[in-house]
Amino acid sequence: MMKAQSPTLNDVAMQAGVSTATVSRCLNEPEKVTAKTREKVMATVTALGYSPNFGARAMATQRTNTIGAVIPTMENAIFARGLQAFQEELWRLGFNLMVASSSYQRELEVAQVRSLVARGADALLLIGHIRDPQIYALLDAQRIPSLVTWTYDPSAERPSVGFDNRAAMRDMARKVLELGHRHLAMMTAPLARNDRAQARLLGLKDAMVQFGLNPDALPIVEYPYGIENGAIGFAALMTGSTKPTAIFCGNDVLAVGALRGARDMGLDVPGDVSIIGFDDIELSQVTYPLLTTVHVPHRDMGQRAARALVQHLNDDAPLESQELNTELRLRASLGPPPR
Amino acid sequence: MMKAQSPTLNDVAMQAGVSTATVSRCLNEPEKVTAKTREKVMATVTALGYSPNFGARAMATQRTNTIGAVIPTMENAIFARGLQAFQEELWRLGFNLMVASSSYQRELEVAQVRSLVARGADALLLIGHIRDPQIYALLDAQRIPSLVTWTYDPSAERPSVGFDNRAAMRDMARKVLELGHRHLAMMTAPLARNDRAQARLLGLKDAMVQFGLNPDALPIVEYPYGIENGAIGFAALMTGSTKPTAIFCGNDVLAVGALRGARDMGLDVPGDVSIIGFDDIELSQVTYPLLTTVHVPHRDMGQRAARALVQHLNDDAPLESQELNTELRLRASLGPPPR
DNA sequence: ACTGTCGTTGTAAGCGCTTACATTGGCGCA
DNA sequence: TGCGCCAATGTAAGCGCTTACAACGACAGT
Repeated sequence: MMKAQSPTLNDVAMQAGVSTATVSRCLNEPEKVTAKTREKVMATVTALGYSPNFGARAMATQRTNTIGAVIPTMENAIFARGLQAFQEELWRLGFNLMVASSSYQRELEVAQVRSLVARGADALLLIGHIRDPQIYALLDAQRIPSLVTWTYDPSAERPSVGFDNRAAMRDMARKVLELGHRHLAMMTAPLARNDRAQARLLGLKDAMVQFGLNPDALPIVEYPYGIENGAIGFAALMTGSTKPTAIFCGNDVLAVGALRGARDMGLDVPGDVSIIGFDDIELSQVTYPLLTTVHVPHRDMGQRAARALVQHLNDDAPLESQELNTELRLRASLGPPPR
Repeated sequence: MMKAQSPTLNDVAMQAGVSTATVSRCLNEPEKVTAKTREKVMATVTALGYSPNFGARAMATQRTNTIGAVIPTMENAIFARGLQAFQEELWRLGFNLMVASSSYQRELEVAQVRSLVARGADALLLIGHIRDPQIYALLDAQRIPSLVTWTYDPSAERPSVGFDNRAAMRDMARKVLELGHRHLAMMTAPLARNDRAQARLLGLKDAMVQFGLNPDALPIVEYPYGIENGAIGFAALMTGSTKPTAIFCGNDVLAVGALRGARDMGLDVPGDVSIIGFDDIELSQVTYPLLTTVHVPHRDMGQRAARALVQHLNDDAPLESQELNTELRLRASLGPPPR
């Protein structure tokens, strides 16, 4: 008993009494075929349960209709959300998504990019501008288009779709300073090779300068993503000699941890200390007190990135940078400094 | 000026003065080639910056080394976490991950499976057993192996790697009943076509029967994933004539919402009502009060699923079901019923 | 009636890789 | 020295699809 091979284009052609070219056209450019022939062909396609061989098609067209994304990790809700929107939009446009994760490791990102390219990704989505130059060399050599997201930087060489982390944090910091806070502190994700985190820190310092404060005096602690770490970081910041009255967190997860840290230490938020987040994940709307944070349009960003890449691939449209707006969400965790 | 085509196997072969077969062997089965030739070939590979053409390789081998996963949505942390582990393990084993999302829609899942298969997925990861039979027909016809996760059901036809949702909830419910609770209620994700949610409900009813309660009298509300919905659902359950003293939630997100709903209504947890979650996402360890919930080994599950699929593809090992253990995490949100 | 045009279909040449099979040459053994 | 064996390498036949180009036939214009 032979192993039933799945039917090929040729099988369909013979069965329908036409050439392979005609069958191919029915499938890919139906308008170029008479209605009668098309129906006949489509009928046999269904009858035989034919579905095109992926490898052969990829080889003939040099396209896979697959786009790759290398993100730090899906476990971080903000990446998951943006990626979900990205995938949904790709789907709508007839593309598939391949996902790889770099765990914030430089070498791993290189390897993942290599792998996605080797697996036939037509284009790539990347997070942030900072990475091993090998990656860009590779992409250029293979002519793989790529788009940077989660940040917007018109000065960067590569196109990006995202928001201005620095300006957003600057705006938020101004609001806090206007409330009268003068003792600030920052808890951030590890800064090395993370241009978003760096930009947010710079934004905060910008505002400090504007208000006549010395940015070099800003206490800074770095902790990886995680609620628990936020609590630890909070404790670290509050044990210094001059306690901050407002703590800026590089993301909401750290901020939620800080909120918890405050409760653990019996401190009132915002009575004793204000806490500010960044991202506006769902979580920040249910903490107690509600978290003041910067709202980032993750879904919109994912969607736009997908559209931009697909239009580039399909219509050769140039990949242009797009800036999205963030919004301050002033909630209960921010108040005037204690007197 | 010609567009520089990327070099092919043939280019490498000519340059190195060997045949294409030898080059191919250097890349795929290096031990079959003399060290001297291998070095010579590898040198030209690097010199030319050669990298194999994906389509051609896929066509020749009938493999893409890519595995697809269709999940409801990455925005749900439990799927994101399991998927992340799945991806990491696949990477370790030399495979790539394609992701599609069904948004809990039956037809969409069919389309996504079709699309992943058309895009050359060698195998598929699916969530739960319930789905359109077309999907299994398609997978069988194309001989695409698949593995069901997030549930374990030895009675199902298809192999699954996961945990017994029903037993886990039954165990939790027993604990609650032992504490003296007799007025229970359930808030669940929409039950239709969600065997995990259904199983959890059944587990709760099992325990009720065991304790002589009438399971048909159990108040049940269904709400989609979302903290906000948890608060709404909580309010709905607490406005009935006989108020429950313990509310079981189908997942932690709803439970956190319920916690918030309780605070909104000025009710004490667990003084006035106990709240129980399911999944043990990070969030549940930082709520106030800490959430009692069922811990699920999502990462372990993703990892095992990856290994099982890859071993099946590479070594033709049979796809066998694996049951993973859950654990009760009894925390502050559960207490004895109010007297 | 003849020719040119155009819309439809067929022919066949790749696309770049893997691999079964053929070939070669070096080595051990008689 | 000659033979056989085996490891190393080469030859070439696909894999299944797309698409440039050829062929064909119907139809309109003269």
